[in-house]
Amino acid sequence: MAVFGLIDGNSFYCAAERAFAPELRGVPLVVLSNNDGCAIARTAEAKAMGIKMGEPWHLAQRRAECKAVEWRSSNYPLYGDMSRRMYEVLAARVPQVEPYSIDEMFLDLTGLPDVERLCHRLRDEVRRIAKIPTCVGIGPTKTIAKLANRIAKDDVALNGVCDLRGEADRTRYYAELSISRVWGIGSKTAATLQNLGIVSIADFIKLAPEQVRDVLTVTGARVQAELRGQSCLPFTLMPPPRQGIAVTRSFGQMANTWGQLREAVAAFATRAAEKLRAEGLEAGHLSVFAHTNPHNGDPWYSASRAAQIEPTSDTLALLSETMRLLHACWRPGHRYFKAGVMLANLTPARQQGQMFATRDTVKSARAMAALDAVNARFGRGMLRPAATGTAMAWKSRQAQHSPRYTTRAEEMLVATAF
DNA sequence: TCTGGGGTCCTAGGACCC
DNA sequence: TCTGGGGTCCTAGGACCC
Repeated sequence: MAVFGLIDGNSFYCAAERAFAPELRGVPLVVLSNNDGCAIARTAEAKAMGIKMGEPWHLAQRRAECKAVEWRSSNYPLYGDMSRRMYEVLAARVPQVEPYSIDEMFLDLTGLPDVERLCHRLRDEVRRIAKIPTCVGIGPTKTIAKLANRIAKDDVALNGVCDLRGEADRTRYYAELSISRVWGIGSKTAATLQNLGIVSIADFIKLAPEQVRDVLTVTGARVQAELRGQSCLPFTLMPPPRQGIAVTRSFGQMANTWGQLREAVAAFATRAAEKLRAEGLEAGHLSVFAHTNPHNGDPWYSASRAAQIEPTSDTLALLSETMRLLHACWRPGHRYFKAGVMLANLTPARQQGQMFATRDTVKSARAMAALDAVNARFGRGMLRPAATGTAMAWKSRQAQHSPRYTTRAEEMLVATAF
């Protein structure tokens, strides 16, 4: 029988901030989304003060009890690096680790002796070496391991590890727990099920599989099979190649003019092209969108345009197509609040020197390699297309950004954690 | 004037996840 | 004054073809 583990960092972004800032330990702390907009990670102390996931920070801050809460702007290079450290601790100790998200990894524990004790040990070592507190769920399927992980987070008496390999344990929890706690069941699906009188996990697994398929399609049927202990989501060593690259932002200041919107979206296209090249890919489909603020009472306007393109990773080629599409979206008189560029139909980049490579594609590859080399050496954005401008009024607000302790030598002031 | 069924490809949109 | 930024998968429906 397969045995899956799921290890998940507790308040991961907050833990990463705390790893290098001892003064943040034991105090309520939140990490905010890109524009310092919403709380996206909260420590236990902050949760106890009633701060909700995704809550607009400017609203929370009005409450008297939240005045004392420490907060940080999000620092993704730091979190990515902490995630890598967590992975390395695990990969050295179990045969197979499958990263699922920045703070979660599935472990293949099949055939290993004394799994529960092993998981306690892994948890201790991730905390000691990578400075990340975690919880671990164990089960015969990924969905059950995810559920066990949630139970371990909620019940401190379990000491961070919950083992749901035993059918009797599952039966007990299934009767108590709402179906909405299950991975893959969101609010809409939970509401649909509630209308059918299905509330607990126990109710759900009793349904006939054909009925589940009718109501919730194949994805719902898969969730049910997994909860019944039948594994449908295998352990994957190589993550499937990614299908799309998106660079989207809400703006620090509204874009009112064509020039402002153009500069922002040009910068997004430039960044998207960099990501594409960093992964050795080319894009055959490009889409662009822009819209106004749905929250502030402005008239709602939203437009998008998409096009198939000759596969490329050339910044200038992507930029000119992006500008053409953006211009078709543009209507004067609106205050644009958010925009983005999305690349799809990703394929491995064709090698230069290939049979059909034209002089132009060779020239483009050389120019892009030089561009990337300069930016790697002197910092992102050192060399960039003129269309991205110099004003950068669209840039997000990030008022309390912690230093990039682990990835920028000049910002590595005092690394207390390692 | 009567009048088909089945396949593919593409896109938009919904739902979910972290 | 201030409300995230990525991703995935699935389905329905239209266009087109034979």
